[in-house]
Amino acid sequence: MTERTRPLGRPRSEDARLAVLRAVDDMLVEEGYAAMTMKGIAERAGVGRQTVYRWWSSKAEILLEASAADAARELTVRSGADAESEVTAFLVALTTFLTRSDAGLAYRALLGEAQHDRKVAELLSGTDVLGDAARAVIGSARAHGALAAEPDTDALVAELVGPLVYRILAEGRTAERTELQRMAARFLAR
Amino acid sequence: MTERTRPLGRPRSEDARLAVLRAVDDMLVEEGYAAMTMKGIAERAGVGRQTVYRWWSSKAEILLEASAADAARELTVRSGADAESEVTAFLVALTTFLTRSDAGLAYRALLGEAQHDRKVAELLSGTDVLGDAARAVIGSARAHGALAAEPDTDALVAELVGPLVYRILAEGRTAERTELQRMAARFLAR
Amino acid sequence: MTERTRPLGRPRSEDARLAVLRAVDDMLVEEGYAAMTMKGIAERAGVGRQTVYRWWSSKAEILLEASAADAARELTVRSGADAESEVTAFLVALTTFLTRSDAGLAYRALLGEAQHDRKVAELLSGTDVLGDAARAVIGSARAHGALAAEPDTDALVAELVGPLVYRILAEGRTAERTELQRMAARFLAR
Amino acid sequence: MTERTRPLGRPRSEDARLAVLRAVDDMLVEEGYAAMTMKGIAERAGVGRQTVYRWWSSKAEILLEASAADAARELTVRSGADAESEVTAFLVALTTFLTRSDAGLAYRALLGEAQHDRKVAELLSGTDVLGDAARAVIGSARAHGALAAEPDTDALVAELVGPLVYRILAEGRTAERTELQRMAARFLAR
DNA sequence: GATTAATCGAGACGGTACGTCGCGTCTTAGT
DNA sequence: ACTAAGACGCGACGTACCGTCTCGATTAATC
Repeated sequence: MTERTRPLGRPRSEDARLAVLRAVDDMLVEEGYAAMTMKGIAERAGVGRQTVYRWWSSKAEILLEASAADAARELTVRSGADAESEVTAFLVALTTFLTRSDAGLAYRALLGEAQHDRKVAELLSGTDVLGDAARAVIGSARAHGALAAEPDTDALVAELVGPLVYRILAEGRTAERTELQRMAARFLAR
Repeated sequence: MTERTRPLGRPRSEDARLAVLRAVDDMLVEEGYAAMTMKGIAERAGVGRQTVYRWWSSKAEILLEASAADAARELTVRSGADAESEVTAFLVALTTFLTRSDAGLAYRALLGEAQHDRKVAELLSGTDVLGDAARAVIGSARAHGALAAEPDTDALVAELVGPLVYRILAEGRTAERTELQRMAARFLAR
Repeated sequence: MTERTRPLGRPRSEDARLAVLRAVDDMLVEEGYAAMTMKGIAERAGVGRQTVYRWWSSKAEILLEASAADAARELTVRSGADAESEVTAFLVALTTFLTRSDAGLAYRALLGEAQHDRKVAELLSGTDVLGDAARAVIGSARAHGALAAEPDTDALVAELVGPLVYRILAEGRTAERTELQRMAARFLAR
Repeated sequence: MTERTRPLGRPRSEDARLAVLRAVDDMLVEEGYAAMTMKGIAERAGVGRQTVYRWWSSKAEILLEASAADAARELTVRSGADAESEVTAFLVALTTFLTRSDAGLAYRALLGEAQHDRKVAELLSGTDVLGDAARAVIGSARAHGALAAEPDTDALVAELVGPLVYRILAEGRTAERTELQRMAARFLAR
């Protein structure tokens, strides 16, 4: 009988876990990533600091857990009539995500932190929300008969997502719907 | 007599300024952006802390001044025989810059910080090293007769630079020369 | 049948009790009173923390229980030929107790804690190891015909014990045997 | 020219020093030694924590500095008509000091802490308020022609001070004036 | 034999002080 | 007016211990 026995001692409090995730979510929007501190999170969540440190090693880790599911959901696009409308819908969703969504704010903060913190970079390398969403759209486009010429999906992901991400994250600009439509058309025209 | 008279008192010490810039350069490589502190910079430079605060308001500002010139130089590409070789050379330079250069490390740190720090974002919006370099290459390509179909230079910049930047910064990968060549070819094939 | 019935439920574990007392004894010597913590005691004794808190309310209480018997034993003096040799023997025992014995170390720690902790002061007021031992010696001296002039035993206790205790606890000095002999002689010369 | 030059940098703030000493004085009386924390002291004094740690290494050290002068003053006895009245006055002062004075409260806390903290013990060994005061009284008694028989001043100090200190600190009792008079008489009767 | 009740070890819980570090400001003397 | 030095008030860091709480498991007495 390999019955998995419950670990000894008082079990982890689900209440505390949710309170922390919720606090991080709220604080990111209200105060921003830089102003968020482990101490502040614990106090806001009504939780001991040790409890936070026991289960997460950094605010980045909490933020990732708090926003990953939302991010994936917000980047999922309903299947459409044709490849171009689907790709356009994805680019619209991506723009909204990066410029208006709370989860997108978290993603930007984490991606930013990853540029000068090895730990965060490794943490992020475990998940690839943008890439996963992009791959889904590319797969759907292929099912519609598009993109037959290019077999390298990774390259396609970068070409689909890269220009828009660069525009928003590095140039600080955004994009109109018509621009996104043109971008989608160009992407499929290969 | 509108000659602007020199301000009173002891003039700013060029020695101190250079010592600070040098210290920031070295510390970024040796210790990383996060471990770099204003206090540490001052001590390393053998300079009073007030002197640092008097001339720069944050480590991001110092870092920008310390690395901007290097960045521009490293991203400048010699004119080549044809558009494709020039674009390829630029992508190679960009890859080296982002993955191996000290100035590139500074750029990544600053771009990262800009994602969760409004001040840094504004600071960076004043300069656009990647964009400027890309525009130069695009102009040269046009002089070679390429890219006639697309008049929107900003869109071209994002399409040239975005995929590679995304690949390196968000996916943490790099790119081989052959891959960069294909990327250049695809970019010009419109 | 007024036989007091055993309380319901699992009875107190004698093993646990002894393990805690033993742990406190050892830790006092090895790490000192200040470094001793309730958490540490429980771990050292291999006992749950709740078990410790269930039976004792502070480390002072445990320490008192762990050392009281030893202290009384160490301060008991064999009856001797005359009053002076008995008193001297007591002063020697007291010196050894305060400067070398583990139980004496516990006594000093408790007496010290009592100076700034009301609870510990009350705890200690219940027992008077030094006083009891001194009273026994004084009684014996009286039986030998000494100290007839002074009927106030409490005053005698303080005069017998006080100077030596002060010397050791407040001045941090100790006392040679010849000094103790002189002290005993002076004490009896009244 | 051995002109002693002032140390570099901003000089120590006398305001901060006094605020800390004052805070410790007040807190000892209001909250007690055990409840006093370095954090609390800093906050009460309106001073940064680092500033406290910069100049004192423990609350015991601050307390000593804050109370030493008061203690010495309170234990100083005006010269009287004869030795007995002087010694009695000293014992009264000592009783008041140990049972009612703020400085005495500090002395008891420090002496207590010294029993289980080596650092505090060493700290206290540098000063000997009780001993110094006792020595002064004994000197004065000798000037009055008393105590000629006993040349060992240290022993006299212990015999003068020890019984009363023991009575108050270890037995938690106090002493009436008549009792102190008898004690003084006995002390001088040798 | 099953139930009940109090114990046991283990360990997570909300708190809070620890001593350190960096922040950005200030106050010196010296250039 | 500038410089280096360094103390200032402030507050977050990650750790340790506080005393309490919730687990499953154990151990007697009672039903």
